[in-house]
Amino acid sequence: MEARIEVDDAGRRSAMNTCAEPCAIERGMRIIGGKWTGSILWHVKDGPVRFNDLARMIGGASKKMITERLRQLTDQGLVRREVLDTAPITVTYEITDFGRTALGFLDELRKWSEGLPKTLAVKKR
Amino acid sequence: MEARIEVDDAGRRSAMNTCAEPCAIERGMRIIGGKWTGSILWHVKDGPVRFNDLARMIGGASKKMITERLRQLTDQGLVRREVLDTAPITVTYEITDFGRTALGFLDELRKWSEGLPKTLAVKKR
DNA sequence: CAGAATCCAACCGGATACTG
DNA sequence: CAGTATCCGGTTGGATTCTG
Repeated sequence: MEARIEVDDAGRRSAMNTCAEPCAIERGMRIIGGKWTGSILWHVKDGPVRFNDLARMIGGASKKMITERLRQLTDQGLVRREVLDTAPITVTYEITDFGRTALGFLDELRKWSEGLPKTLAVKKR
Repeated sequence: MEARIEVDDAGRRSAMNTCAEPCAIERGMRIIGGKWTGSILWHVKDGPVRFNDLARMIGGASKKMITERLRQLTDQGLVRREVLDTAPITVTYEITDFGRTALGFLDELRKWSEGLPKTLAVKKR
């Protein structure tokens, strides 16, 4: 992103030096771009949700994935985990204020992809 | 995304049915969330860029990756490839109008992750 | 209920060498 | 220059089984 760019007379651009390794866009993607990460954050955005409910909501994702991504999200402070001392135990997940700062982007993305033609070739992953 | 949700008296939400498999957010991520995909689109957004320059700009990505992601992006119509009949051959890549529709949230993402604390644990991915 | 543990095939992606 | 081809170790993530 910080590469110094030159524009030649034909309008083409060339790099004079290298982009600082992980550009902001790339760094961001590593945080919320993981498989299911965005969906999970989206589903805990308006209130606490229980683990198994989340798993049901996301459907395509295995419990292993849900667990893994939730841990990431809580470690990073985007989601808060709460254990309720019921019997059997209840665990809920909810977005944090910090996590909320990512919702703008996610909503833009959501709107964008909802408007996409179904014919668009989507990579299997 | 379309799951019918119930809220109990404690404010917790539970799923009544399953989210249609690939939610919009997930679908979008599959298109633009691939490793280096966002960065590449970002770097061709204001003018044609040559292949090797792109490779230099992105730095961390191998030519193989650049090639692969560029093909995806052109296949999906987000980027236009142009071959100039020079010697040696010159190939440039440039964002299309359709690709431009993704810049909104990419910029959101960029701004978001630029404001992130460096201490944030980022998955190696 | 909310996970942890294990297994394993599939894919990903870097390195390297080669080509028109 | 702009890729392609091949190799190959590492990671991913689904399926399944087990646990407090």
